[in-house]
Parts: sequence; C-alpha cells; structure tokens
Amino acid sequence: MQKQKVIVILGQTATGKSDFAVKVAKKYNGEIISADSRQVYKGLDIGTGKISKKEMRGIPHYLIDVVSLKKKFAVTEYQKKAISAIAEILSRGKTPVICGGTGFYIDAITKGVVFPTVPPNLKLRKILEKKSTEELFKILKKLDTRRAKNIDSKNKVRLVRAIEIATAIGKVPEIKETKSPFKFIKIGLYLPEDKLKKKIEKRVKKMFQMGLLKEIKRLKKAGVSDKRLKEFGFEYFNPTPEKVIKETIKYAKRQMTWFKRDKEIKWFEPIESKAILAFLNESSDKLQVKLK
RNA sequence: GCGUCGGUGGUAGAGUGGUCAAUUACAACAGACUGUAAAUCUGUCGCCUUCGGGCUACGAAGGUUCGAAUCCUUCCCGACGCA
Repeated sequence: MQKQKVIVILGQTATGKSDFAVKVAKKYNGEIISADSRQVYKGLDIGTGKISKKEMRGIPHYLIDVVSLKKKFAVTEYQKKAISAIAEILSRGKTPVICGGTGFYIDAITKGVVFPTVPPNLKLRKILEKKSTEELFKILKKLDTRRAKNIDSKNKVRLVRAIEIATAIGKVPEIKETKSPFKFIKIGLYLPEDKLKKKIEKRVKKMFQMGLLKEIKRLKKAGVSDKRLKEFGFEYFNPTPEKVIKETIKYAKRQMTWFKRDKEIKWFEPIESKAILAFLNESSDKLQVKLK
C-alpha cells in the first residue's frame, strides 16, 4: 500500500514557517498541525508568536490552544494528539502539514519514538530534586546500569526522570523507534545569520508593541506563578527587548543543533518558495511512481 | 599644574611576588537530547603542537629578584578631587 504523504515544515524561529505553511496548505488542500511546545497552551499568544485567526486564512490549525495553562503538557500527549490529527486529516482526503520549531515534538511523530509510559511522580521528584547530580547518578547506576551508561550524568532533569521510570517499572526501556505508516516530506526553512538576527529583532520588538507585558500581567492575574511563568520561556519572565532578542538568538542556535542531525530535511531559504513547491511536486510524483 | 585611584584575555571583572595562560560571569564556537524540550545539560574558548610540551602575554619602556600581572622608576591614557 502507498504511504500517505505528510508535509513537515520546520526551521528556526522567525524564519516565516507559519506563513509558508499556510501557503502550502492552500496549494495542496492541506490542514496544519502545529509542532510548538508552547502554542498548545491557551493564553500564551504574543510571547509564543502564535498565529492569528486572520493569518490562518481559513486553514484549520491543530494543536494550538488545546490545553489550559494549569495543566502540564508533554511530548507523549503531543505525539498522540498529532498522530490522530494526521489520521483525521487524511481521512477527509486532505494533506496534513506539520509546522513548527520544536524538534523533539517533530521527531516524536516522524520517527515514531516510543516513550516509556511512566507518569510523573511528583512526590518522588521532590525528594530527588534535593539531591546532587552525583548522588542521583549513583542511585540510577544501582537501579539500571544500562541507562546509567548512556545518560548525561550531570543533567539533573534527565537523571530524575530516569530514576522515576526505573523505580516504576524496574528499568528504563531501550529507546525504540517504530516505522511510521506515513511518508514525511521534510522542508527546512533557514535564513543567513545576519538576516535571521534582524528578523528576530523585528519580531521581538513587535511582541512588545503588541503587548507582551500586558499578556504577562493577565497571566499573573489569572493566578500563574512566577515559577510557572519561567517554565513558559524567557519571554514570560521579566522580559526586556534586549534580553529576549539575546535569548531568542541562542535558542535559534540550539534549534539548529537539533535539526542538523536529521539528514532527511531538505533546506531552502524562504524566498525560494517556487523551488520548494517544485520540490514538493516532485516528491509527490515520486510517490506516485513507486505506486505503479 | 598638583593629588588620589585605576589601566588584566571579545566584554565585565577577580588576582597584588612562585601552585597564573591567569578564579568567575557574559558573549562566541561546537555538541548532547528515552513524558519538563524556548527546557535541561556538556565541551572548547591567547598562538603553535607529534598533546609530552613549546612560545607570546595582564597600558608602554626600563629596573629589582632565582622568579613579576603582582614590587620600584619614568612615560602614556582614564576617572575623581584640589587649584
């Protein structure tokens, strides 16, 4: 059977993914699934650069505004929801277009990573978080030598989670990837460094103009704690334009470190939109040919 | 003009005779990534290197000393105070 085609549009922040995805969706009878770890939350709009209703130009967008700020969202939930969204879109004879900059989320779908199903154990976490990384590493070593070997022994967050899994089910399962029933066509949008920086500056300034500070005030009023605000990213904790620009540039670099590993991504500058559309046509043709 | 304090690596800023190529932070560069992922974490960060080490460096030039970023002299520059 032919694998059904899913278009993926990824790239660093401020490269114009959202707009481009709408364009592609228009052209290919598509619907968009966002791959952004923060845009899933209701109420984080300006700081996350969420696309507006108007900018959506009538294209349905999935996985935006799907959880309350009080709930914690995680990759696994994203994975589940995104995969069912893909199925649903395809069942209506439309093309799913995944668009976003959260590499981890994109891989969760396109690589079919199987995550351990152990839920967070807040009590245990509280205890573990008080310990030093050395202590945590020792504990993990005792519980699961295999995972201890490949874990980052200085990364507390990872150590805590690994111990959490190991205490629940004995050992951390080896990482597994399952073959996806879909064919993903990955398009990466990139900009030369100086252009990217300029776009980031522009974008951040616009954020402040649009009322980022007001948005934060509103969140605080709604009972969001400082700690939680920090979790929502640097835009949400005592931001100044300079600080946000600086942090965004660093973040963009981290994104690229992630994307670089994926050799399936075909990279384009956003201005090459014709070339991209041609590439998409070609990719879908190839699929058709394989069919015969 | 006199006096005081200061001039340290891309920046800020420690160090005040040896363990100093120089704490640390930031920036920069590279990287990791098993339910927090705009998160979390790692490495490199004067030049050269056969990775043992070699060379040049703490405003400039001299000097003291076995040894100086650190002490002395002069000069240059900056801040402040007095004229």
